Amino acid sequence: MTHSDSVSSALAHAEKHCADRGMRMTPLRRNVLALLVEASEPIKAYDLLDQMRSTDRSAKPPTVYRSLDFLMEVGLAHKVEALNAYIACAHCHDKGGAELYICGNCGSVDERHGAPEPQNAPEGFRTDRSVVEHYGRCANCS
Amino acid sequence: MTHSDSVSSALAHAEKHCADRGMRMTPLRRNVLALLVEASEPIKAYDLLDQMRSTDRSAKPPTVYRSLDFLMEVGLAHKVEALNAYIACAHCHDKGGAELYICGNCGSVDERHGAPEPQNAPEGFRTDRSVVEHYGRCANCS
DNA sequence: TTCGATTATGTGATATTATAACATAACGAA
DNA sequence: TTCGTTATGTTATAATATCACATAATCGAA
Repeated sequence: MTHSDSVSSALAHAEKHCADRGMRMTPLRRNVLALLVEASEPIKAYDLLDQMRSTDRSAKPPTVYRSLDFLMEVGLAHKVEALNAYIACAHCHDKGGAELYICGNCGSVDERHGAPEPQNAPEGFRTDRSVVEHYGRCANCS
Repeated sequence: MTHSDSVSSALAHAEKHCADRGMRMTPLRRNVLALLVEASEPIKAYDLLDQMRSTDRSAKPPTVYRSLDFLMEVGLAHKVEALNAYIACAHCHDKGGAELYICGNCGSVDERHGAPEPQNAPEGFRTDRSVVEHYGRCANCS
């Protein structure tokens, strides 16, 4: 699969994903998602903004943050909290926190799902959302 | 144990913890740690700064960030990544990522250690540091 | 089809979080 | 004491994110 194929298949998937939920996949949101998919590493909001500005001179911070918020809301993107950066969701699971393995050398992110519930949670704690990010070296960079 | 007892015992512990490592627990760092211990919730850097200013008019952002960096470096504090806030370490373990259970209602944080290695890590990935934060409702707030 | 409600985007300003750069001071070993 | 190192003071600015309000696009109901 070529690079641009993966972009268009991601966009096609997103289209359906949104339609199924009665959400609108607008050109702006498509554009942001495409940039996330093209990026091979987590990308910062203002770097996204710079890229957007090259084709859309009117792009401004709220433009990109709104699109990111939307994409995260519908599960098409994630924020990498400890990097203040964003990635396209690799699995398009609906919910259930992703577990991210982030290589500090090449920047690649391996996204896993379905981690077992933690065994040592406090009694009675009900978890709504988990942030799980592992930083280290991927197999290629070890 | 009264509140101020827990502060002084944390400070006493920190003193030894630093001394053991050849690090210096200065008045500034003691002050920041005391404020973290006193706070019953994760506290933001600029809120810490405001509190510091009430006793030290010369406090400025680098003042607080340097102290926080130091405390995190020696393992006496943690950053809550998804909140951009800081807490005193409740266990004073040397290393090994903490696992945080954060109540979105009352703000309490339950810090656990010794989570098992994840079972679904990518082949060959070597983890240096993990960020694990669970957001939800504690037993009291459910 | 037009109306009105809702959702999305445009735009300027500003809030929040964090670091850079360089000067001064305190400490600690020789 | 003196010198190298570590810590702090200080000014400025970078990086990240949101608010507030105006305009525009969309969609369903009448």
